[in-house]
Amino acid sequence: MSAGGGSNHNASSSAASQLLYGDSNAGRSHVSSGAGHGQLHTVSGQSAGLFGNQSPYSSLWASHQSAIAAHHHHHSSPTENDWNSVLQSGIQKYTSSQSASATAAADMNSFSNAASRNTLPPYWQQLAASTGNVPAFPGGQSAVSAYGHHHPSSYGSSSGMMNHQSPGNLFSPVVPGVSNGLWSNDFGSQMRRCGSGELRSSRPSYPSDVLVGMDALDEQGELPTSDDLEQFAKSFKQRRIKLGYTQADVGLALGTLYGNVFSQTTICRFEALQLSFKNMCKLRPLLARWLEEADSTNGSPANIALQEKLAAAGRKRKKRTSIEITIKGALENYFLKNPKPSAQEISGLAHNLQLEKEVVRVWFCNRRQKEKRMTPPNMNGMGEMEYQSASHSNDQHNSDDGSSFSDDLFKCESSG
DNA sequence: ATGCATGAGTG
DNA sequence: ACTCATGCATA
Repeated sequence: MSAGGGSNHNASSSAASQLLYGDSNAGRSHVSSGAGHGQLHTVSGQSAGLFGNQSPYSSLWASHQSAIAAHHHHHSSPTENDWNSVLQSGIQKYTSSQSASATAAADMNSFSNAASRNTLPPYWQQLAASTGNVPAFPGGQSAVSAYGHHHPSSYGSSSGMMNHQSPGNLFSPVVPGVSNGLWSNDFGSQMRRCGSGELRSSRPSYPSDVLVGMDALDEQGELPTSDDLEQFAKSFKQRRIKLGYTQADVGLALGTLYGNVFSQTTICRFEALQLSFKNMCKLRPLLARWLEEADSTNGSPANIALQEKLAAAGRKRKKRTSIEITIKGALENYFLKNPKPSAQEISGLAHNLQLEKEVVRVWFCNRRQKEKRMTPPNMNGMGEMEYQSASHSNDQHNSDDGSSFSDDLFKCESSG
């Protein structure tokens, strides 16, 4: 690291944002089960129009759609599991067995005519079209020096860690204690990891030796196609498991290899293609390299350097708010009509839903982000998917009783 | 596996 | 105040 600069910035401000919280939400939020999810809603017309591209993705969407439908049918008291089960099964089918794609496809056929499916990855296409280049990966630059604890040479395998399910995350000093206004767990003691900033700002003509070293991969100037990524992710996961590594292991290994540690979450999302196209592109080379290393180093076990948690400033992370399913439904409905509510609208919504404004704001941010993700595609090839209805205006298919309560929310009194 | 969250970068 | 990459915490 030295060639190509390395903008290293520090994260150490935002006390302001913390003030926004205070405490609240303590009372009403309780842990609910499952995970509400729903990638309903098609891509907005404009963006879809830019790339009249067909996308191989859709099966999951169908699942989502059905989930939504189910939701509307018995909105009386839909548990998150109701939603999730449908979605989950869809994902499960996809991730666990290819052959199941047929089933998934079948599932979706019942909805395909609903015409709300659309070409999914407009963002991808957009990126591909505009960038036309693979974003350079940050290599082990700034991040490395930040916590120079790794030995690039001994990234090692984990013969001893074979076949163990990671009991959670390998680095997380969780302390579910405090809760009176202050957030618990120390989240400042995390080791330095790569952040979006490094990806964006560091534009070092990437070390050719690394890329060149990647035999099977030669996307020097080519942007991998979604199929490439999909295929890679698939085989990656397979080989990873074969080698006996957990997602968390890989995350750590990447740290020893490049100095950038990744969490189990990220690896998981990569394998499930739940990252943005750009992000997938950035990670692929790293994972490809790791795989290579893992394969070759297989026989000679070294040992994964255990990253130490640096002591740290007692930065606290806000306790995760658990939004009730009904509330979530309301947000979801609102999102369909307006995915980008103004501050005023957010305030109104927050008020009506009795949520903190910040929580609502974040929810929308996350919801939007989710929409841009690469949804696990279905191994097309089945046939159809020749449609691309980018229609859908501001109104959607929820005409049944399901939106009774949420309707009130739409008239949120703008009071800021 | 994923919901809610943080923070850098950007406008 | 938003986007994007990323992850803790939890289902």
